Amino acid sequence: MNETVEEAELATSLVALSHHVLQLFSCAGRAHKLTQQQVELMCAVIVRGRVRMTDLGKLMVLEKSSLSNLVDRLERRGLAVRTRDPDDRRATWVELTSEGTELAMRTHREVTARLDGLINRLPSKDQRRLSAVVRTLMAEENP
Amino acid sequence: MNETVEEAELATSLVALSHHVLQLFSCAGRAHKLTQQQVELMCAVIVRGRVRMTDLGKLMVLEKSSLSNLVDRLERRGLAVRTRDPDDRRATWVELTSEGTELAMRTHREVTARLDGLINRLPSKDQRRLSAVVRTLMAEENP
DNA sequence: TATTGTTATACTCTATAACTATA
DNA sequence: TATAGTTATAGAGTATAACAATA
Repeated sequence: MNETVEEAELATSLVALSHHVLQLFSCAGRAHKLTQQQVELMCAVIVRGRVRMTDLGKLMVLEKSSLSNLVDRLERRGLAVRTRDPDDRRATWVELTSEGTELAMRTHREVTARLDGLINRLPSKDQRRLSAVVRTLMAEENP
Repeated sequence: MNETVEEAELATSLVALSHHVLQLFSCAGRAHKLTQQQVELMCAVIVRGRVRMTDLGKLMVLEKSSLSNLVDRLERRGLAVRTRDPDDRRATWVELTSEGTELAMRTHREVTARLDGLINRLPSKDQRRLSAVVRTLMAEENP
């Protein structure tokens, strides 16, 4: 009974935290006229160097057409480019232009800075615990 | 140095967890042809009974026009209604119709069930710890 | 004048279905 | 035939600016 109440409370605050975390991407992008989705895509690409459309779609849980549109808009703004894979000519790699890379790095830094600001409210012992707990929660999610 | 690596890893997995949590709203809605935003709005309203537009906008971090559109679509589907506040005739309350309430309760149950499924991967000791930690992270966010 | 909401407008985001090109 | 992407279409989500009504 008391268990249930705690469970519900944890659920509620987890949702609030999730919103807060993803809101950071919106905020970081706003100054550069980037949407949350654009920031997320660019961050996803920059930490990987280049990504294939299919993999990026799975990563971001998007239909291929949705992703295609997203990449279109970034390409039109000169922030990303597509290149054909010479070994499998069906496949397309997405990477950032130098302008896109610079913008992505700045935005990525802003996001992680705010995220670290959040994380650093916790003593490092709790940080390690949280890290382990979150890993447990996400384990076997993508088997 | 090692601290930084752990911090970055925690940041990354927090973002992944956030996506996963909010994705639950999408999934729960899909079966009922509801979008993530619609599910979130309905859940926000149902746990409060009725909410004023302004408050709902702050809650969901949305411009008033965006919220107005969102409510429009739910109203058009017969899931929500607006009522004028007789004491302050500028203000509008949003509440769910009986059909909306039923759908919201079902969807809310689905979301919380999946969320509980996630949470229950943790021993209850860790659940209590996580609960405390998340509260710390979110404290003083809305002072 | 300030607050509450809606409307008009212009994008962005998203999915489904149909398509092209390659394997 | 199956896979990787794009295009066409339609609708949903969002913000800015201008507006109406009320306080």
